[in-house]
Amino acid sequence: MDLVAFRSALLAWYDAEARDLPWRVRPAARGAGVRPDPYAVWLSEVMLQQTTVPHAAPYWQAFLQRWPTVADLAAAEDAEVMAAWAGLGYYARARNLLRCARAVAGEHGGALPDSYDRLRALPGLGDYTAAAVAAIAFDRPATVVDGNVERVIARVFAVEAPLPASKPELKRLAGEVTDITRPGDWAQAMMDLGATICTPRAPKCLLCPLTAHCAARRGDPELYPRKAPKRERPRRYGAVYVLTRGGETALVRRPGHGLLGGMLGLPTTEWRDRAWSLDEAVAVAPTAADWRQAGRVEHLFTHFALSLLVLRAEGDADAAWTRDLSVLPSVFLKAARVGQGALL
DNA sequence: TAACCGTGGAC
DNA sequence: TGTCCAAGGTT
Repeated sequence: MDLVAFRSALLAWYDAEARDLPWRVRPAARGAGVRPDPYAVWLSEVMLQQTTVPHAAPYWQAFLQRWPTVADLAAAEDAEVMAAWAGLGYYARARNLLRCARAVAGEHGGALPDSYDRLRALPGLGDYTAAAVAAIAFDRPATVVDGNVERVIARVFAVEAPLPASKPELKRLAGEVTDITRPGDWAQAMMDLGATICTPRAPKCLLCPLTAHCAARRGDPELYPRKAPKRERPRRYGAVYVLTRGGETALVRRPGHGLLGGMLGLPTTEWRDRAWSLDEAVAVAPTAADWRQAGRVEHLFTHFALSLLVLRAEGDADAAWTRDLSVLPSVFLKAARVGQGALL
């Protein structure tokens, strides 16, 4: 491996081909001394965890507009932030985002720390995000390894060990090739390459600046990174209750941890491994009413599939009543629409 | 360590 | 319809 040629090839590609992302300071501007807002970088990195750019981008814009600084976010109400996160998924990120903002406001004078170690100690910043913020926001040397980097490195070195056991080896190799003269650009270049050229399927090797250095190209790059087989996804069953009072819908606040923790949701039964009959669901309904079956909703979570029986009734109960269903996680939004007869 | 934790788009 | 997967973190 010719490290000098490898590094200059990737950075030259990035200088020419860097994508225009809303939170990005492009390499030319960065070279001219422009520095990104660390708060904006941190927010983007958290939102992008296991989330695509098109999905995260509008949330990032909305958060920055509504809470322009860490102090603004730290002062926000929990319910407001959770509602603004609704639909983005992995809601522990939003809970940790608030915890982190309040820690920064209270213990760091309102400014994100600029070292990996202190960033890593904050809620919601793991190895990847702490390294990414250190590199991108502060241009600190750091080994930034996300799924893109793992794939690029696994291919360049034709790593035969399967993920996730190979993570330490991939990180070690990523650290060895990292260019520490332009940490922020290097991190983004590796990730951009993985996102646009060295893709999981049908990688565009003919356009890749690293082909001369890539061991996997002697065979089929798509075989890398090798992966351990996954567990199969079980199915669970529940019933949800769409109780309306005029144009309002009854919602409940979910417990502050676990699945959809801290979010508003529809009242629901336990989610078990056996289907619910209509009679069973009526028997445990949150309030006595003329419950009718409105339909069924299928939803896929990461580690199980959910089949929901949707019951609907008009009535009253002790609940949070709202007309704004955009505060709901997607699974409940789907059920609420079925319950209200908007069958689409 | 492995399980848990969302969502929507691509194929 | 099924499968994979995306700038992962926490427990």
